[in-house]
Amino acid sequence: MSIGYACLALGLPNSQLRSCRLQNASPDKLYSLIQNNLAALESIIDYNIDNGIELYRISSDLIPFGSSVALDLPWENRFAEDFSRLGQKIKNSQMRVSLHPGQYTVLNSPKEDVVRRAVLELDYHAAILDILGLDSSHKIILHIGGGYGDKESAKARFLKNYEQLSDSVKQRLIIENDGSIYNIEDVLEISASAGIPVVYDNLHNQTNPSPSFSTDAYWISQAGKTWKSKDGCQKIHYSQQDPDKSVGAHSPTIELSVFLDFYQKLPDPQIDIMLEVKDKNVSALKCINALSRREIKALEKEWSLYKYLILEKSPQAYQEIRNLLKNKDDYPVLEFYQIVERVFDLDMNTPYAANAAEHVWGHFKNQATKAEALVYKKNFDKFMKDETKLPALKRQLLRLGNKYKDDYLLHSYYFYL
DNA sequence: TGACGTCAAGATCCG
DNA sequence: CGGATCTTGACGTCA
Repeated sequence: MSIGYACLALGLPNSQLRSCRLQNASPDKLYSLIQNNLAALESIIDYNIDNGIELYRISSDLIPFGSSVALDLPWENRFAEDFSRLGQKIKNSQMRVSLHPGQYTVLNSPKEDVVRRAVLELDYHAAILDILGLDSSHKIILHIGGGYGDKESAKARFLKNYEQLSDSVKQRLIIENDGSIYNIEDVLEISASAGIPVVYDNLHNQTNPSPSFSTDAYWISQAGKTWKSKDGCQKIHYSQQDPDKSVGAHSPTIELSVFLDFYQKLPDPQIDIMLEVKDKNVSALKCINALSRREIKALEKEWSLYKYLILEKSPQAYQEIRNLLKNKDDYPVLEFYQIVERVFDLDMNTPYAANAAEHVWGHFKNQATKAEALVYKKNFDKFMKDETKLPALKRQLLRLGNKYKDDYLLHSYYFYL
């Protein structure tokens, strides 16, 4: 059983993917972007290994315009060593990676050209996994596509186009129920015709339930039957609705108690769970820590990342957590994250936020230049008088963190959540 | 024709 | 000039 996150890692320096506009996508530009992005991916892989995260979705933007402009570039040769090293790290650490072309990759379109480009997009995704040297348990997740007012013929078109895909794509492709057109029963039906493993997405099933309503556990066990041994263990997508946004929007973080309730009802506790959530790795670590009996060290590490954020919202909660972590033989994981979640719902409090900013500033005040101290003081006073917003103050602090290479601060969630 | 979703690039504004 | 903030892009479908 692994829990993972998609694409980005919050609070991880040097992990940013870069891209460019189509009109600027010269070979030199693309090569330099790819080089940057492979280094970013390596940072993320290393981070995952360090944190015991064994499930991860690689961003489709790894190679900018990978299925169009970059098709003519021999990036696989040029960066073969990097890919080989990355693939080794993934394999050595038992990590399982995936890729997920977005909603604009439509294999079942009636338009020939759209299908042609979908195939190229899938080939590009498979090429990444191929050159990483990863087997068919590392998957490519795809939605079925459009409905076109006639779902039955659209399903047939999906199957017909699927048959024309390369073996490399076929052995990795898995299909997912979507939030508006193809419900889990539709997807299971397509799977039955073509033998494609099914990824069940709980939130999509909420917004687009199948006509014969059933529980998550039931659909997960049905989807589980579509996985063969060469596919690796069954994988699902899990997300929660953002209460403040439109239907289907992913929540800012995973509410732990709701997740644990879901987890307990799983037919098989061994399945892999890909979280789809705004705070990415942050929620993945939360859920991993909650499900595994780790040492209190794991919570102390989390605390070092959360502390200024907690201090900013509630000095009381800050003390509460300090007390909670005093007993080194204890592992109060649920209590810890429940305090964190409760604090996140609190509104901004200017004196508290100012106090936290002062603590962060304390990291630099002995090394900052006079000019930097002056700017900080000015920003701080403006913030106290409500003339500037908190993010502006934090941005200056983050700049200082970068300049003075304060690793402790640079990883802190204070700047990223 | 705009909304959808995603993220960074690019453009523009400000001191 | 650097930094902050706003707009655009790239994709296909659907209302």
